[in-house]
Amino acid sequence: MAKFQKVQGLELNSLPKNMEFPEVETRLQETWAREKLYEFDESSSKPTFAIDTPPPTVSGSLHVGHIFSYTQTDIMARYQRMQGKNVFYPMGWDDNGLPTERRVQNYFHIRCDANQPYEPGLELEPILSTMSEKELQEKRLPQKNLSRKNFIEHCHRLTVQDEELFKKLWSRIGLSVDWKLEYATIDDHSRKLSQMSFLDLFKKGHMYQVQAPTLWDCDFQTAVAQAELEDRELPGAFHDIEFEVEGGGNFTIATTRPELLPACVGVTYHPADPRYASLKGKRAITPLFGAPVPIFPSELVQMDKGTGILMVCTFGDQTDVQWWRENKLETRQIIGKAGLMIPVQFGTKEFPSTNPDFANACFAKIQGRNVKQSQKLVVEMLGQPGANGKVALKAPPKPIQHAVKFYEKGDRPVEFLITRQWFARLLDKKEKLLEYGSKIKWHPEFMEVRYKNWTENLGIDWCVSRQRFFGVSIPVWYPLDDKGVIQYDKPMVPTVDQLPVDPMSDCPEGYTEAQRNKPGGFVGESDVFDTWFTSSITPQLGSHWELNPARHKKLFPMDMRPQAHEIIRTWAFYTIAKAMLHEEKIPWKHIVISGWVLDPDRKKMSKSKGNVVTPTAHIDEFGADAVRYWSGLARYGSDTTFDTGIMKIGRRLAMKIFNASKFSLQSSADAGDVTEPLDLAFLAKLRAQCEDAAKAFEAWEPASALMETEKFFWSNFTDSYVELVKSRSLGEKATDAEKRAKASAVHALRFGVRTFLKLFAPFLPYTTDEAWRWAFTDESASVHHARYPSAADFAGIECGNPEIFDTAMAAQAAVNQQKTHSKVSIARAITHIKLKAHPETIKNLTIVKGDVCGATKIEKLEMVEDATQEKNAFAIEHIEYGPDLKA
RNA sequence: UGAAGCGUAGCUCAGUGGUAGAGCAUCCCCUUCACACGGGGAAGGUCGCAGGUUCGACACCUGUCGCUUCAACCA
Repeated sequence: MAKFQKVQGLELNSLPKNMEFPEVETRLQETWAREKLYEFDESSSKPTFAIDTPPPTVSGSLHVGHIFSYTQTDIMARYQRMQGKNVFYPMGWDDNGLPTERRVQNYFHIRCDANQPYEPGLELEPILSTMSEKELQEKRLPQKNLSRKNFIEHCHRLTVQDEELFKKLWSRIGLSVDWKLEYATIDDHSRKLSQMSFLDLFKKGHMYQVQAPTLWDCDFQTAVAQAELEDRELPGAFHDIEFEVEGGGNFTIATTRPELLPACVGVTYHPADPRYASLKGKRAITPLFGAPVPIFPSELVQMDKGTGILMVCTFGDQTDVQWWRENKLETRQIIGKAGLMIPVQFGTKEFPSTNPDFANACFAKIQGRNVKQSQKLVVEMLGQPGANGKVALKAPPKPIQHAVKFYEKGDRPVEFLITRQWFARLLDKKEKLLEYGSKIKWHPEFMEVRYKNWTENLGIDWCVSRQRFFGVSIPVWYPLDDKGVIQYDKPMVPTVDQLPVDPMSDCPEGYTEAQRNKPGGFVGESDVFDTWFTSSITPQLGSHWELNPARHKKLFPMDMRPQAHEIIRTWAFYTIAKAMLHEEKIPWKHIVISGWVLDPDRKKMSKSKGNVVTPTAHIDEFGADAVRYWSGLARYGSDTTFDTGIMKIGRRLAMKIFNASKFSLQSSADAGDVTEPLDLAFLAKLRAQCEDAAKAFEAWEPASALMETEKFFWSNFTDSYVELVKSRSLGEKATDAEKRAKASAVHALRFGVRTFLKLFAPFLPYTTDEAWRWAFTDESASVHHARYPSAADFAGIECGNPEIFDTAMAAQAAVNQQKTHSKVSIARAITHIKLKAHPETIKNLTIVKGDVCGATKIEKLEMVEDATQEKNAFAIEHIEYGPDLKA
């Protein structure tokens, strides 16, 4: 009976008439912080529930999508806490990487220039505070160039500011994160562990460095990974271009990238294609540039596409890279890192030509131009007679719509450039990656196919180096030989205790700073890691990995990874890969994929579309609990329409909980033993509801726990039970029997409220804790530390027959319906009513007759048995109303 | 081109091999002693379409259409 305590009533007048959301939210936030409600206890032996919270990119803009998915995670965290778990719920900030750099560049109107000297103490004012973005664009002010160090300092300044904004929002929406576990992906701890991760993979032979064709973004001037690419449909055109064959003859290739003609290193066709079989082993001569290139067959060619024969360039796309590699073709790189045509000389060994003067004259026209301009110029030239006097362009370009690969944050298509990059070897581990993926429980299950799809189709190892500034340094130095040539094949790495290091300012062991960049000395690696290299160890950032083995053991693998579905191929994939490579473990037991928030037109909300809804106004309008309600109703993985209508309902629910609590706790009565049949029947139904709700949570379906609980609360409790026992539970009672019956109702009402507050606590933490603290602190100071309701709470109570309750509800509804039909007030007394019903229903109704009559103001109830009636159906044979008191 | 999810009332969404569900919106009624930020009621659907399995299908199977997404193709 311990849990089934009787509580004292309250003075109703001492409570506010309605829930004042802003006041309660502010007050409880302070209370929770003061009581350290959500702190993880590292020394506790309780079972843990560890959450690998997504560190949001601190971009300075907040939108409802943030609230939506983070609230869903918080709901699970609160449930687990109420199950007695030691919840590990950190918050990190992803402030390392390109998005941050870009925001800092715009915010201060600066750019990083590694050649600038450091200016100590430089603190620029944000440019946008003095002029609008439009003004800034119109004035075309030059960006200020900052040294790498000054630039990074400004990144830190802005991220700290942006993080405060997020923190405020998280607190408002009631996330129960432990702020002592706050981290940033750029802080020393994260940098240290990222570099440790590199060292571990390096030692295990999973990291390699290579000078090879790599995906390159010309705007950001950095390498990017396959996972960061996206397709965009663009207009393009097929150009039919005639090549001559050495020793006579010709053929026509089709290409969408004529500007790469100077970079042509081969021609290929399908081996089964009779049209071109005779070309095998011959060489073709490119138009304009006169380069002799080998002609070879390849299964990869589609006969029915274009003309069935095509030119291979270094490099137009990934297939070019494959042909280049497999056929050991020459390398003719013409596009530079900035996306402009670099100077090349025809008539050399590298760029052979049958007519160097003509070739160089042609190339001179495009040198220094970008890809788009070059394409136009090359097409123009192809339309003129070439060195052989013939026009190579055989037909006007045929426009097509085709998918082009872009870096997801870039504005120009990616190019393949030969650069030196660090890679993590993953292609040879696909099967194991798939196996590890299937050891994890995916919610919803079907999301695993996205992981499978991606893993199976992986085509390039993970390029982890980025030519950027605000990131975690790759902890490597390279020796310089006597002539000052960098020995890339002899990388020097630090020891773990030296970490974190910045190779651009720290020295490798055995060298002095004076030897930097000197022959016989060393150079530091200037590249930083892909941000995912750090994000992929968020579980280890929390568990501290090898820095604290006991803590790591306690927390790793974590229990839950919440995340969005568009980053399954990046964040989820890389995290699984890292845990596998480091420790042959899965990083978490469950991965929960949240859906997107769609605007009312069912489009994904995104900053670029400009349809983003800012969350704070809605919290102001409906209250945090109401916004949480909207998030809590959405099932994992399903996209959800932004709908303030749902928030309105959430607010109404919160209000109802508040008022029902107030009513049930009013001071006019003391609680006694629950003895009345209706009360016992209600408790039986409530017990079943508690079990169902917990079952839904355990099945990772919190939305259905909320839906079911709400439905039950509304229909069985406030609309029925409360009304049925209202007259019995209020007022002075004369006889002992009446007093006992009253005390029974009062107790059941209060126990009901206690239970509902716990059931709703994960979803509506403010309203429930506010009401909880009026009366139930005997159980725990906060509802958020109470145990989630279970059948155990009902131990010692002989719960009644739930059918009795259903009969009472049905009778109440039938009478109300009749009153409404007769257009009389629900409060109108009924002097005499004759009900016809099934004998069993009559039997049940007899048991709860007093309560039903009390709720419906029946003075004289007559019951007639009729076996033809369905159970719990009532036919009203006769009804007489009392006088209309209003009249 | 392949795969996945979705398609149920005007809207947002539940749902189960056995008579179609909720809330919102609409309409009507009721100022009732926790709550008018309330209460009671009514109306509203061939469950995308077509076949099949079954005594019975909104549910299971096959096909098909539409929307969304993921992936492949990218010469």
